[in-house]
Amino acid sequence: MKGNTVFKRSYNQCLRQLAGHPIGAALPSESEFSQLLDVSRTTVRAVLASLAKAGIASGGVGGRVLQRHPLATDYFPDMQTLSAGAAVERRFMEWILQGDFRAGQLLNAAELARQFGTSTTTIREHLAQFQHFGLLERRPNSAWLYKGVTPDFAAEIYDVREMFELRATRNFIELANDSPPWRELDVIEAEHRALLANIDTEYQSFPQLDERLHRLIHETSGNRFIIDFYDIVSTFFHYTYRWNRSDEKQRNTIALLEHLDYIEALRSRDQRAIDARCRKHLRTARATLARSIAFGPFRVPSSPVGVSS
Amino acid sequence: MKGNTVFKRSYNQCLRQLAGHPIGAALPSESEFSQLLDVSRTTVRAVLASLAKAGIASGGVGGRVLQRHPLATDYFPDMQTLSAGAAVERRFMEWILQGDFRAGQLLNAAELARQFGTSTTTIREHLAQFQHFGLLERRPNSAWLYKGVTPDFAAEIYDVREMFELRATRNFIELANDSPPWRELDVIEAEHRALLANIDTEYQSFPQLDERLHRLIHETSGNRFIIDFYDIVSTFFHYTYRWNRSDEKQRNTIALLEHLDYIEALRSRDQRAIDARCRKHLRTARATLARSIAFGPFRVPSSPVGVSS
DNA sequence: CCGTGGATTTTTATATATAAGAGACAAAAA
DNA sequence: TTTTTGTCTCTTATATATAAAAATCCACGG
Repeated sequence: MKGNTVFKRSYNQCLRQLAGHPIGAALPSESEFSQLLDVSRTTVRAVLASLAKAGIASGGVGGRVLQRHPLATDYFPDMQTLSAGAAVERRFMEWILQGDFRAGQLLNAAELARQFGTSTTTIREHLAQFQHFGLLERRPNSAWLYKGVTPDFAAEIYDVREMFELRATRNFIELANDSPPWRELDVIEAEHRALLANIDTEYQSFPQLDERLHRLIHETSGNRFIIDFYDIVSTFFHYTYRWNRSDEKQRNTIALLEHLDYIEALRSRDQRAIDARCRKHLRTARATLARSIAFGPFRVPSSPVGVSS
Repeated sequence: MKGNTVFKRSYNQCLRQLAGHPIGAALPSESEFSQLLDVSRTTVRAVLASLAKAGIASGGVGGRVLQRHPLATDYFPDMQTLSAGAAVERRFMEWILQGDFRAGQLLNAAELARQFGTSTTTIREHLAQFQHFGLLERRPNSAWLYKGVTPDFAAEIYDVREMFELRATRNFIELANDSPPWRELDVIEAEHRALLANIDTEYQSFPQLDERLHRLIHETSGNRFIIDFYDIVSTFFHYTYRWNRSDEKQRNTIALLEHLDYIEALRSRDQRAIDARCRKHLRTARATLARSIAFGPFRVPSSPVGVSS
């Protein structure tokens, strides 16, 4: 009744660790594993027991030893390592992005539970998350209203994002050049330049860099509301990135250059320049999103599911 | 297994309606009641049946009639009209404000469920709300971290609030003088003046006026994130208002005057003046809160409950 | 004493169960 | 027809049940 996803995730993680050990090497103690995998010792013991049963590690007391290297088939499928709740969130976001729901549509928890193959408890608990995203509105004792990823949504999220990011830069430039955030900025800038040098082949790794830069800035605000909001932005973009991949290389190159300008402005500590560069970059990003929303991100609904309006 | 709080709330609401009818008057139809009370006809029917059983309305077909006026004892206690979830939220907030938790403390859902006398399902689902408030942090597969109503919390919430409110005023002053928000502002201003005239006896009704003014401004932003955030601010202040009632009359008078200045600035549509007045008012409010947090809002914990760190 | 591993107790995540409430349909009344 | 009410079905809110994971406790070997 609880799904053993923690076990499976830990097991896989453990296999990855072990792949690097030589056969016959002594394994870490249970508590060391527990720290390493960031799970309880209870789970570690379950993993080690399984490992022994699979003949990967010798079981028993006094000296656990690696017996053979893990094979690809030893791993659990990644799908099974997501908790029921996380799976609901992911599937829901995917349905949204595939256009399975229409703006204004009423969704009912019972039907979603059936369609997602989980219990209503899980649905209820995790759908609440999307309320916070501004994508759902709860009607007490009734269905949920899906508000849609509309141009309005994009405008509202970007308005707040811009306010927050500009505010965060004010804190950022107060910090000393050798403070951790500035160090991290150095690293990020270097990676930008490295990526730019290989943009033809590597352009797909831009989103991670984008996430790191903006998160760094938001986080130095030290304001939990700003940071929480960036989590929303980040998740949302993680999913929407796939919508429109036309001109991907070109768009990423432009964004990369805008980032470098933005970083340069930060270094200058000239608030006016920072505002200008930041705004410019966000305007570009906003336009890209708006374009995605305006035409094709949503496929024609394969079948109007989860409906009840 | 579901608590009939909707029924009880509707029943009470219905009694209040009926109090104004003359004996023998014909009652509205089921569907009319349904619209009036904003509940399903199913609930209305349950209420009407109860009403008949209590001898307040005649039952049966063709012409339901008021038979006697409801007495105070006919009403359900207000306490029972809160859904389990709403009750959890309220009680939790009260515990926080009474200092039953310490910042940094770990709360576990099982124990809270026992202490609040509800199921863990309800606790889990509604505690998530306070994550959004920035008061709790969820540790997957583990307890919740209570982050505390600290000076930091106050600073962060006010920073965002100021940003949002200033932004909202920019939309506000774009609207025509005869648009609904400005009409509402006229009404609110009039009520401010009325309150000011009777401040000696009526000062306790200031918080409602405060809520109306600020909500009006936030709502005209048309940005769901700004409006949602104001819900947080509003709930938080609703509870914290009770912390420190010293100088209440004086503080409310000052705030009232600040509001009038702020409204005047809005009418001038001079952004500079608006910013100044708004900031000034928020600074006062922030200082009041900071003072409450700094000393005694938290009583010495009567007993360290819900602990598990 | 320390860390290590075994066993036991609690707590969490999630499914299932069920009463209250919403909504749909049909018959009766107007 | 249009409205009102009776009946039935489906959904939501919430409690309970239970497997998985965490936390705690304990004994043992250094």
